[in-house]
Amino acid sequence: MSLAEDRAKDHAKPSTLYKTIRQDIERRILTGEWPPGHRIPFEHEIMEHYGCSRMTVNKALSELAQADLIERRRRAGTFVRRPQFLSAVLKIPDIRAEIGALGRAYGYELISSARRTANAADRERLGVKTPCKVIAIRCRHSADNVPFAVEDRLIDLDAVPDAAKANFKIDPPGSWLLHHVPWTEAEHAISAIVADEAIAASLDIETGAPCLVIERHTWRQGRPLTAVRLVYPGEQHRLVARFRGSE
Amino acid sequence: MSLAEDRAKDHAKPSTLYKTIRQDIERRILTGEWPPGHRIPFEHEIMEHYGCSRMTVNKALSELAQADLIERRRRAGTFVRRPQFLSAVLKIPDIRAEIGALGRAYGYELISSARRTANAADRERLGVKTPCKVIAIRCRHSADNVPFAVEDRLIDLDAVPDAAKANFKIDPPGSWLLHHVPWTEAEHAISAIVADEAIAASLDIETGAPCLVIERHTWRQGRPLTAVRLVYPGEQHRLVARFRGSE
DNA sequence: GCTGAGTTTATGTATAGACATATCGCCCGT
DNA sequence: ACGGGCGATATGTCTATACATAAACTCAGC
Repeated sequence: MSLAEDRAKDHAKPSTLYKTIRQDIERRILTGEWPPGHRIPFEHEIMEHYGCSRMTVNKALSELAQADLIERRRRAGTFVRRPQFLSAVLKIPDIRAEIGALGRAYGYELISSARRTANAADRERLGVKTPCKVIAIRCRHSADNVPFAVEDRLIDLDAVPDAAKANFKIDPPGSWLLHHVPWTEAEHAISAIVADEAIAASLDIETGAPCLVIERHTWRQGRPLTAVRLVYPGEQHRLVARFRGSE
Repeated sequence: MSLAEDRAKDHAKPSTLYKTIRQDIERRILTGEWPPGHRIPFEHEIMEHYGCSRMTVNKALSELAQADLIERRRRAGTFVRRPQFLSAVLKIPDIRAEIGALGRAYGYELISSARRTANAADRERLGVKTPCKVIAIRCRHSADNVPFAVEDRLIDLDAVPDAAKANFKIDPPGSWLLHHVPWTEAEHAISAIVADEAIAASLDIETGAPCLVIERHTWRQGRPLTAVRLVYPGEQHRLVARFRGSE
C-alpha cells in the first residue's frame, strides 16, 4: 500500500510522524491485514516509504514492541505477535474511592483491631519466615448504609512501621496503605464462596448466598507488606475489566 | 545522590545506559525516596549527571511515562505520579491452553450449537442494534475428565463470517476465535452465583455450590464479535492476577 | 554430511544538533 | 487589579551518523 493510500484513510491522523507510523502499523495488525507471524517491513523500507530517518521508524516500532504487539529479532526482522492470551487490566481501586465515584455515601466500620507477634498462621498467610509483629484488622465497608464488603487484613508492622501510628478507627486500612506505602508487586486471587452464617450476618445477606472473594497480597521489593481478604455479595457486585488492544 | 553512589548500589545493573537511568529513577520512586508529586530532575540535569546526551535521558523518561510512573509537562518538568489505583493484569488464557499448561488432559464437549437470525435477547446480549445472524453455542470443558467450566456463547456471524466454516464439534470456539479473529477491545465482568440444578448437573457439583462467572464481550473496532459466559466451580477455580510495578 | 569460523544484516543504542510546541511567569498597559 | 502579550524554558520530535550486537547465512575444511 502506498503512502498516498495511507494518508487517504486518515482516521484521526496524529500530528507527529512516528505516531502516524505506529498507528498505520497497528491498524494493519488489528484488522488482520498483517496476521500473527507476518514479517513487517524492515525499518529501512518503512523509512523510505515515509521518507524519514530510521530513528523515527525505530521509535514507532519500539513502542509497538513495548506494547507486545510485535516482536523484534535482530537480523531476522520484526514480526506480528500471536495474541498470546486474553489479558485485561483489572482495576481494583480503593473501596472508599470506588464507592465515592459511584456517587454513593461511603461508610466504614472497624470491627476489630489487634496488634500481636505473628503466630504461625499469620506468618503463613503473609508469607514471612521470620518472627515479626503484625496488626490484624477486621472491618466493613458500606455504600448508602448497605454492606458492601467485609475486609480481613494483616499488616506486617516491621515492614510498615508507620502503620502503628495510623488511626484505623477512622481511615480504612486499604486507603491508608494506598496513600502512604509504596508497593512494587501485588497478587490477586479471585474465587467464589457461599456465605456462612458469620459472613451472611456481616453483609446482611442470606446464609448460602454467593460471595465474591478477592485475596490480595502486596510486596515491596520482595518483602510482604500486607495480606487482605475482601468478601463481596456476589450477585450484586461485579468486577469489571475493560481492555483496549493498545492505547 | 552521586553517580558513584548509583553505581555502587548495582542490583542487576542493565547493560545499557538508558536502562540504567530508567531503573535508577524507578527505584527512587518505588522506594518512596521520590514520593508522588515530586519533581524529578530536568532532562538537562540528568544528562549531566550521567554524562550522556539528552536523547538517551529522553528515551528512559519516555518509557517511564508510557508506564504511567511519571507525568511530563512541557515547561513545568517531570513529576512522579500518584499510584492512582491498584490495577492488575488479569490474564484469561484460552481454556484449552490453560489446562494443557497445568499438565492435565483437556476434554471438550459440544452440548448444542444453533445458527439463527438474532432475536431480541441475542441482540441485547451482543449489544447490536441491527438484525444479524448468530451462532449460539453451549459447551463444556474438562480437565482429566473432571468438569472444568461450562460455556455459553454467541458469535455475530456477520462480523465473523469465517465462523460459519469452523467445526465447533472439535475445536472449542474460544480457541478457534483467539487464533482466527483479531479483536481490539474486550470487557470482562466477574461475579459469583450459586449453582442451580442445571449448572450443578453440568459441572458435577452440588446444587447451591458457589460458582465463579466470567462474562466476556469482545469487539473489533467497536463492532461486537462475540459474547461469552463461562461458569467455573467456585471453590476449586481461582483467577490469579499478578502485577509488578513495571517491567 | 557435518562442524565451525567468518560474513552479512537488521536491529539496538547512543550522539550532537536543530527546530517545534506548550506553558509558566513576568511585565506592561489599561 | 486585571488581562494580554511576550520571552524564557522544558519537553517533544526529528535528523544524520556511528558503532555495537545478535543471529542467520555461507562456505571451507574435514
